[in-house]
Amino acid sequence: MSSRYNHKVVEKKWQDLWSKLKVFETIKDVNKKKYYVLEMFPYPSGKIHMGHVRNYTLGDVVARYKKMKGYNVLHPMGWDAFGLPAENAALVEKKHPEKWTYQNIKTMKNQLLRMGLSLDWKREIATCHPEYYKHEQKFFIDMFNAGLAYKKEAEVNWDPVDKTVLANEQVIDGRGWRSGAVVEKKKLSQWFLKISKYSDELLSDLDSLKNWPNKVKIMQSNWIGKSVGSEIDFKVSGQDTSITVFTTRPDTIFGATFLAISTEHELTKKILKQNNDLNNFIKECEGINSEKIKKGFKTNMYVDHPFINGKKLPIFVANFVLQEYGLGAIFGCPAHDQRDLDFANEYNIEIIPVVKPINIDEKDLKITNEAFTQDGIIINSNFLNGLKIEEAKDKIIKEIEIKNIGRKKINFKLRDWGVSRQRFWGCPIPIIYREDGKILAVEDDELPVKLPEIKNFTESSSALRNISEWKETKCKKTGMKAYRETDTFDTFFESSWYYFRYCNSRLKEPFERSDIDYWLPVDQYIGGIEHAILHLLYSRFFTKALRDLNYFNLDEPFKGLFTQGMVTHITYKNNSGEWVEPRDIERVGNKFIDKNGSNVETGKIEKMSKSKRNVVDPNDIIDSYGADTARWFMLSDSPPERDLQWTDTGIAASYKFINKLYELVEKFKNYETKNPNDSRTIEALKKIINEVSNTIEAFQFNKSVAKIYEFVNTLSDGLSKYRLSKENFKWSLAKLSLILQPFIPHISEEIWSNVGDNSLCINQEWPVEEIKSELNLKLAIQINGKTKEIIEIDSNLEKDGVMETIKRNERVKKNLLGKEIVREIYVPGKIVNLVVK
RNA sequence: GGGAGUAUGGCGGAACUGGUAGACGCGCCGGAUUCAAAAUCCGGUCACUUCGGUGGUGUGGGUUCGAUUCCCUCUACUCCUACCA
Repeated sequence: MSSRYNHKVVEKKWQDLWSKLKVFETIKDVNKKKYYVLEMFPYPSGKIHMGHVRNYTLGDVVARYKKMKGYNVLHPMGWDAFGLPAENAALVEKKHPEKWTYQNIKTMKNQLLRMGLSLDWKREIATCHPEYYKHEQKFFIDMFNAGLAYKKEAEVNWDPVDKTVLANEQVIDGRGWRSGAVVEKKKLSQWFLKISKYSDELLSDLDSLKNWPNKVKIMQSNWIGKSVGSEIDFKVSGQDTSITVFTTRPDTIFGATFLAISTEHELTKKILKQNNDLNNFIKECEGINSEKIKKGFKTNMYVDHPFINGKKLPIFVANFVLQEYGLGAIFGCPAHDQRDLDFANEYNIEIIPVVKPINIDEKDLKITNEAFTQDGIIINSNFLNGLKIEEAKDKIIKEIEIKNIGRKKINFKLRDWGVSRQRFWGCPIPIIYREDGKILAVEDDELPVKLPEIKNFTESSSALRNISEWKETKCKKTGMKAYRETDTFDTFFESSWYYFRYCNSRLKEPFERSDIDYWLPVDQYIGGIEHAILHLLYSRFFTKALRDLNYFNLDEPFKGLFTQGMVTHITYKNNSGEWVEPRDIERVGNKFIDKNGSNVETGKIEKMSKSKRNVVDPNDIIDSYGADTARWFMLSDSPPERDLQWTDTGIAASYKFINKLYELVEKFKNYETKNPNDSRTIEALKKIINEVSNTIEAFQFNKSVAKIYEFVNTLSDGLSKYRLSKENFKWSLAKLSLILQPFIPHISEEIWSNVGDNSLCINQEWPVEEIKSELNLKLAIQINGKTKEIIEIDSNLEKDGVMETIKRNERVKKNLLGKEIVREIYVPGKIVNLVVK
């Protein structure tokens, strides 16, 4: 594609000028209203991908728009720089992971600079820098002292090949994501943060997040998983002990016919000591999917039913009872729980219905293979009979509490956050273990605990536990020998507070309270939906924890959240079933061929990924078409929250548009038409300008793009059909450059420099146009709800006048021929509907 | 199993609180320009039609003067989550 517009020169020119004039460097100004725009910071993996381009383009539109609207905009960027890929790369290159990381940061920063983003680079951070992570070590110590961080044995996902713990999300179908080895469960002593303390607050505060997508709030709410029920103690028959269960259906207590405990329950452990059969049973269970096959081991123990004298329930050890949820013990009511029913049928356990559907007679109620779990009326339940489920729950809980055999109880699915990772490239956990067995926080003045310098990075140096000179230390106070904690933090630790650090990223302290008061919360946070739970929940927790540690007074970090869709691309497969990269594809008629000339089949449209080989490199696009073209395409067509399909024709269209804008400026330079006014065009343009504002406010940038096309089309028509005056042409171009500024800022400045003053376009005020009320209104005329005619009428006409005008219209007359008007509906400015018979 | 969402031309998608369905872009068709092509520019483009109209927003129904929009039914697809007692 040829063009006269040299994007390379023009884009570089404006980027340099913005930088030279420090246009995007922000200073706190309490007299100015602030706006904090933040996009999720990238992991420095090597180069940016289209997902980044989309994410940062969206954020840049908001940042530039808000700046022009007069806000003091904070729009920072940084690097989520700790993580496993750096270690893997370091092993290959035998260099410190730091080298690889900083190299990538350099490359990616250059790429971001070429996109022309309105970022304040003065605030840039890299989380692997000791001046960054020392603060989170301090936070951790504060949490430790406040009882918010603690250590306990926990089961982890252990990759036997990579010899490391994996996070849950790194285990795919039971195998390590990198090694492919079957992941083992292993008990390790781990550090935890007490996020569960905030379960209730994390849940209820979701309501206050009005500018969050509902979807994300529902996901978090499900994850937190609050359920209201009760605990009930069952006395073990003939013994002094009892087993406590958690249930959300205490109303079905009279239908209880067995009790089941998990394979890891304390009682199970006790029985295990004497019973080898149970041991065999547990081993047997390991290979079984308990969701499909329910297995149980009948112990010779029973519990007494708390409300039926003399009734005893057998105790089973069952594979479907989870130790992690509730108390690892349940009472089984087969009639009203599918799992219990499946289990009961397998082991011939009695089934007693205690809830009946409202419109079915008790006699006709049969439960065989399907449990009844809906609303109904209680039966077979002594003093609960005749009550509705909710009433029965209240009553039975009262009884339980009176008898002192249980209590109302709220349970959460949310578990405490395990933050220990057996990795090198992470933030060291600032703890020492003294030889006398004491676990101590590292003293403040010894922070940061830095990672060791390693010249030759090998497998053995890739874990801190192997580096004895680093590991061995002394307790400063007592002089006793000690060794350091060799685990590092989960990298979600760094991303849980980076948005605070941006307030003043070079400060000696983590931040200044007055800065937090001014800048936070983030007004608009933008990122992928994949962080809906983990990152966003951890950040919310961190904010609340730091608040309680008196760092500031803030409940929620992100006031507005926007989750963008993915960038997708069609996939191609050759005859051998291998994926083929788009750049190796050629189109011949309706068919596609690869480099070797063989046919290629098109497959599904999928998220751009290396494995599917359907990736388009932003670098190539910016080289050939420029940043404005890439940005414009990212914003066109698809609503930001939906997936965006990458197409070559789409990028070509964007390129065409950028060139058209340039040609418009060239045209202006030589434009000499002297015909004066065409108010019709100018009025139309003013209307469009306001519509662009509305669509930006609503985060519907695809519509902004459509409106801008309309602007240019209207302007072109104004020039060719109505011979717009040069002054009006100039006015139009100036306005155009303003509304283009958030989207494609380089060409916007270029236009402005030809028609505006000497200042920068980005420093102008966003245009707000006054619309003249139109003299003539378009009115649609419907007969029986079907539009027959559109006419223009004087906007001052009253209903009667309007009706008269309409009835004089030829088409309307024709349609009314031989009919009788039954009703006349008039919606001013919109329609007239004549109902006829 | 549970939860959330989506469905409009050949394609991506518009249509404000119910009021002109298909804006805008792509693609396609025709024309101009060109030795020719690319690029560019202009015009057309939901379907059927006897050129009067008629039908049309996944399916079937309902509310209404009027439904892409609200309510119910069904279907298809996407995403999340998963023994949570």
